[in-house]
Amino acid sequence: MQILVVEDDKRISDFLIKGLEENGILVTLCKNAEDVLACYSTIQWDLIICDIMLPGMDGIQLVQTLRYKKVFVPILMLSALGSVQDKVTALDYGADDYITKPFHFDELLSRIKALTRRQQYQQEEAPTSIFSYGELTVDLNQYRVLVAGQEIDLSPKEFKLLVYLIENVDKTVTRTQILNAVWGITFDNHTNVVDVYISYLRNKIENPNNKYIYTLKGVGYIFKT
Amino acid sequence: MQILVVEDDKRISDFLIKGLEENGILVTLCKNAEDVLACYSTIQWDLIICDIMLPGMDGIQLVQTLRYKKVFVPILMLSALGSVQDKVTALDYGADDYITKPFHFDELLSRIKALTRRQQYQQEEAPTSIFSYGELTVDLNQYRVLVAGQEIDLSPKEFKLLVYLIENVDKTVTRTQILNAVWGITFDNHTNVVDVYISYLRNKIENPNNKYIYTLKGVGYIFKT
DNA sequence: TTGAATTTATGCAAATTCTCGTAGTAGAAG
DNA sequence: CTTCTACTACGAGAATTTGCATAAATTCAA
Repeated sequence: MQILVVEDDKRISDFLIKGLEENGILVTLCKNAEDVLACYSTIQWDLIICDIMLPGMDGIQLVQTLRYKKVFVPILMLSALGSVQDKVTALDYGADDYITKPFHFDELLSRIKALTRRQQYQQEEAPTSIFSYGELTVDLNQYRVLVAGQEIDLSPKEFKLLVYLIENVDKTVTRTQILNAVWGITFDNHTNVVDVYISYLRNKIENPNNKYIYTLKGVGYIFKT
Repeated sequence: MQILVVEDDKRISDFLIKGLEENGILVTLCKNAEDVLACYSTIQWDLIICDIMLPGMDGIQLVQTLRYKKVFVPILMLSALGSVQDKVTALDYGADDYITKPFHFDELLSRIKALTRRQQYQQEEAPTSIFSYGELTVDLNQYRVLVAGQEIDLSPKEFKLLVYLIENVDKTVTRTQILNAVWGITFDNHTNVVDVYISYLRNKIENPNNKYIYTLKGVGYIFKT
């Protein structure tokens, strides 16, 4: 496992590097956001641990920039600020988790585990990056969707939802599972975003002769082949 | 697995209950510490998930009291506050773990797994997801039921009831057991829903030559092979 | 600002759940 | 065998929930 640590405070980075390496993790260190942007394309990390307070471009801006550049590695934010607002902002901008300093190293490890588990799972489950069924073709790497040979435009959320359904072909997935997997952190289960996005997807990829997504009333949805 | 959730915020408790139940966990809800103390001796839980902020007695006091009363069930604290002090206090007073809101549901599940590892926690992908007997075939993953090769529609409750009966093939189950497992109702003997749903099921899956569900007068029902 | 993406709100039709009431049944007691 | 009683079956319909389309509101990047 290879992790990038973005941290300018030497005391903290030393602490992190020592702890992580003792757990068999390879660590790269960048002291500011600019360094990360200069080299992000050369190395494939499994996880990025990033302080929010950085000299120059701050951590949240960095996350935003990386996501914009289609870097989807899990990112764990690190901050001395414990306010919920920061947490929410960071998560909104594309971070996957958040931990406040100081913290138990055990907790950090368990969060790292949690964040990289899905990744590994996906790698095991989806060795092929192209999924095809009926008139539908989805290129998971290139972010492209073809319907009957015609390329169609999906918004990021629509794409993520489709990918999740495809990862669970022929298995029922509940709205809660979809919310967890596609929307991430939330306590709001009085929302119908899932329904709405299922509807968007259906409009874009289905037609009367080619249906993929079936509703199981009172349960959830299933992508059937 | 049976978990007690102590949480006064309905949105959060709804979210927790839904997510946990979808992972095959039985959930009891208490809205305050006092309710827990009133009934902790009657039910044996495998884990307690407890919010710190509660009306009246708070979560930390509750943990302290339970430990004083020699209740050693693992306790996972839940809080919006990210301060280290709270975390340390909670752990000092006898909690086993701590998670701050909001969180990834995956992380909660993995912590639950960690805390209950001693007990058997069999939530690994059910290897046999298809049950078949006589003309009846039930696919638990795809939520499909076939009778003599013909797919039939079951409502969620009907399906859940059927699954419960199948899980207890050749074993008598009482109405109370069914109520607990399928409806989650604990104290209500003034309803005949079970009878009604047994009737629905029989109409949908049985015919004069293929009977599966037998009534044991004064006792309950049994799915016989 | 605009326009696209996302989220929230709302209304309706259809499905589901559940209560009630009545009819029926099995088995014990006479 | 008949009667009685506790138990069971199930139709009818009310109450609730659900799925989904539509539209409005909000967010966010350019």
